[in-house]
Amino acid sequence: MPIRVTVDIVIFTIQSGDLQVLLVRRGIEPYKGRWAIPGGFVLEQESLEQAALRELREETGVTDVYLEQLYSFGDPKRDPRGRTVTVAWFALVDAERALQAGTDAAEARWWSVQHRPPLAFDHASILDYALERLRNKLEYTTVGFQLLPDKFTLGDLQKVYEAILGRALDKRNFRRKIGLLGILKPLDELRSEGGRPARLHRFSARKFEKLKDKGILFPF
Amino acid sequence: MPIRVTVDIVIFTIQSGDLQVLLVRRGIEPYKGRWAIPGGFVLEQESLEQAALRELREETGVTDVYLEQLYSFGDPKRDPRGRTVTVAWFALVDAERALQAGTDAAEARWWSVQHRPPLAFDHASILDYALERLRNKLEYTTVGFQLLPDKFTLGDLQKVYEAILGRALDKRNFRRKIGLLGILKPLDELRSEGGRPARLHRFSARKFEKLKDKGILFPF
DNA sequence: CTATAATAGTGTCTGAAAGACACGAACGCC
DNA sequence: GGCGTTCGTGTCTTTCAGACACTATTATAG
Repeated sequence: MPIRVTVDIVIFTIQSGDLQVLLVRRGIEPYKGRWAIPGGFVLEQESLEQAALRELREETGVTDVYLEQLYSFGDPKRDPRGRTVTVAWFALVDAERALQAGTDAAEARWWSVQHRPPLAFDHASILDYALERLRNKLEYTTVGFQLLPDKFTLGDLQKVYEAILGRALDKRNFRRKIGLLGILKPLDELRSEGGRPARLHRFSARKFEKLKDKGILFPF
Repeated sequence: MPIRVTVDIVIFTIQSGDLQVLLVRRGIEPYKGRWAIPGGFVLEQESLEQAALRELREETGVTDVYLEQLYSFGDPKRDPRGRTVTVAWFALVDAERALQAGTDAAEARWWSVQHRPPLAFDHASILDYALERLRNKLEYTTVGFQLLPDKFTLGDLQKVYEAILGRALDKRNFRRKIGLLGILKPLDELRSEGGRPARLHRFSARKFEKLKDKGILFPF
């Protein structure tokens, strides 16, 4: 049963309030010239997660990001060259690191998930599935914070949620819910952007762990 | 990269208020004599889901059940014979069909998830993961109904929830929530079991679809 | 220097859902 | 006919979610 195993990684980021995904242009057949989700073969001596991390590093230069296994796709005809099973993952990188990712040697660039090009193989299904998972996870986990740099304003955070959910949120209700979680540490630092300066905050992993220990999950 | 791909299926049922899992005893090395989650190799021309359904049928004779992909496990050392990646699934069968499953040729039997034996390979991790997923899904989907036969009483349904969640639920609150969903059709049929007879109900897939169309999920 | 445009930050009310809680009803069995 | 067993039902209180509008602080343009 010579089945080849690959990993594909759907990498999301947020750029100026728009949810984007990193795609690479294929240089070889099949689907030459088509855009595809970055990925590659699993090596003999590495775990699936190690393979995903390696591909992520190789294709984007990015490391130390949120990474989560998504689903495995194994339709016998999904690759015309022969039987492959792919273990799909999704990754979240913040806007600062995202810049470095898009500028690598290989032809890779960020695409708005709204206006993405046609994709190779069954990658459209994989991307759709990743989007669905991201939206769901947003509501009961802290994945939203993974898309922001270390310090951010509450407005930044709200824009992340709005970009992923694709709808506007009420500012006061949003801030109340965030506040109730008690996992943000306000900093003595402001940032100015053409209006009243906004206070910067930092995600407090310490407080978050305490909540998890108590079995409290996220009420978004 | 000769990686072999398998599927393993964690099959749950409920027997007299106890959550049980189907295990098979291994007849060959490695782990000969140890209990394991049923599974097998993915064939050249079948999808992952078809492989899972085939194994389910071969090992338990059971068909037409709830089946959902769980996670893929691919640690390089998970099988001492060589590199394998397994795509794990979980399945739910109702008590009536479960009886037929346990009595097949191969040495297979139901084990309480509370008192399970040591398992082969990394199957303990897989089972734990399946349990976690099942508990989570119970709270916002209708998987609980999959563990019951066509007709059931509200008491039966509550026992399913209690067995999976591992704690007692308030009868009145439980029934109110079920009632609000409006997805059960009360039948003109009672069942007697040593007390006041209980009304039988049937899961109404029609009403359920209407709710899904409206984007209403399950508030458990 | 004053006016204006832009973004930040803040509290109340109302409706819905969740959890705690106790008793009468219908049957089988002795 | 009494007792044991399971079925079936309603209220109150608390918590959470959503709708809703104004003042505060800065930069910039006139």
